[in-house]
Amino acid sequence: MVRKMQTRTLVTRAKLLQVAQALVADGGYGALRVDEVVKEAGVAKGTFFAHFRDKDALMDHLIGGQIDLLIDQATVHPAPNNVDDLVTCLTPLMVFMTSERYVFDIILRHSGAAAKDEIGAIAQTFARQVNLMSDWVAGGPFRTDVPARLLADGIQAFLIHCIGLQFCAAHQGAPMDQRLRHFLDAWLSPIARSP
Amino acid sequence: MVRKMQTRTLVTRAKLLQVAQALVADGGYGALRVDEVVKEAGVAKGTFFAHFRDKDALMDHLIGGQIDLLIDQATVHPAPNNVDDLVTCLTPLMVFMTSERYVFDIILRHSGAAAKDEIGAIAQTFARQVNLMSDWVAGGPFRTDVPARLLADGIQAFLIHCIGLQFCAAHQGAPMDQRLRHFLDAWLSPIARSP
DNA sequence: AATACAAAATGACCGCGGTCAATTTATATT
DNA sequence: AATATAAATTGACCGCGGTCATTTTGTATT
Repeated sequence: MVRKMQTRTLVTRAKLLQVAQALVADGGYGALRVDEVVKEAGVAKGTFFAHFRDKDALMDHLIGGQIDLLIDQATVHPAPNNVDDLVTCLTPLMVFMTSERYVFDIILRHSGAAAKDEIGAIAQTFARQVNLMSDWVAGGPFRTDVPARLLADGIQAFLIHCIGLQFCAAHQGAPMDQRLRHFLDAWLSPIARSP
Repeated sequence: MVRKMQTRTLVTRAKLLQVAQALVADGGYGALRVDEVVKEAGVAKGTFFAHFRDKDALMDHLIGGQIDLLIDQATVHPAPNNVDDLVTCLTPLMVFMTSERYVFDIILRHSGAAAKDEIGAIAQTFARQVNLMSDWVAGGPFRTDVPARLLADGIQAFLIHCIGLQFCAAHQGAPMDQRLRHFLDAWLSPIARSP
């Protein structure tokens, strides 16, 4: 028999999320400890794992939510009509993704879900992001010889690549946004090349 | 005063690596346990961490060594003179990198070292790979309007992107090599585009 | 109101990576 | 050969994520 969800379930879950967000607010994502969350929330450890598959699932929720907010803002922006504008539109996302190495690791690990039924918040934001960028490149003065969707996928690949290089000692000559601009100039430019 | 390295240091390290490799051989990278390595090697746990900063450092060594072998083989290949050949040359690397999700995670985490003095085996293989691919694209019938080095960097970005998608339920329509070919066709083709 | 049962919560316990003060072993000095 | 000292090794211990048999709590049925 199926019983309806109890009120306390929602209350407990909300309490866990609220406490987790507060702990992240002062200390960052990397310093978050499950033990501390349950202590502050006043529940047992097992309860946490009844609400979240594992710690990563909580992180996926928190970080995914944050990315969603940033994409909301990007959606409001007018569509960029050159590479510079495009990079500007993506900057808030880049800033957040580079805020902590741990955050970037979580994002990488959750950017693609291994099973259809476990596609989480971050994976969904990646899909949103590609859709948005696909609209952008379709409307702007960019190359049209390949599908906008492929261009958008490529932008995402370059974005992740540049963020990764940001954490790399060997590549810290140029700032991240400038490096991204180089890639996007070469990737999106409609100017004819010499054969 | 600086004393020369003792023989037993090398012996212990060799034993640890040999045991680790044997354990990986049957069980894979993801199932490797430090406890098991030290037990089989007949040393204390602390000894392990006197030889490797952490478990990841051992993984970096093992996986980096494997990638080096694959790049050695790729170097012997004649340089590819079209995108299809290029993808073929990269296939062994892709196969290894997708052999275990854990392996890919380690590679991502070590592809760029956070500090110059801790650039590890995997980070070095990435540099090798870019150099090799840079030579390839410089010699082949590919676009020449951007530096070969940038093209090579881009190929690596697409490579990682496609491997990541491989572990993603939402994108398992097309096989990995075919998806990579789409990206590289659009990235490397010298054919003039309509403005 | 008493009973039955599923959902939720509990906390002792485990696995495993990593630490460090103490101990042993090798090498240089007298 | 005896002594001093640096290098190498040891293993008990810790932090922290995650598990699961047991208990508690809410809800539907009689």
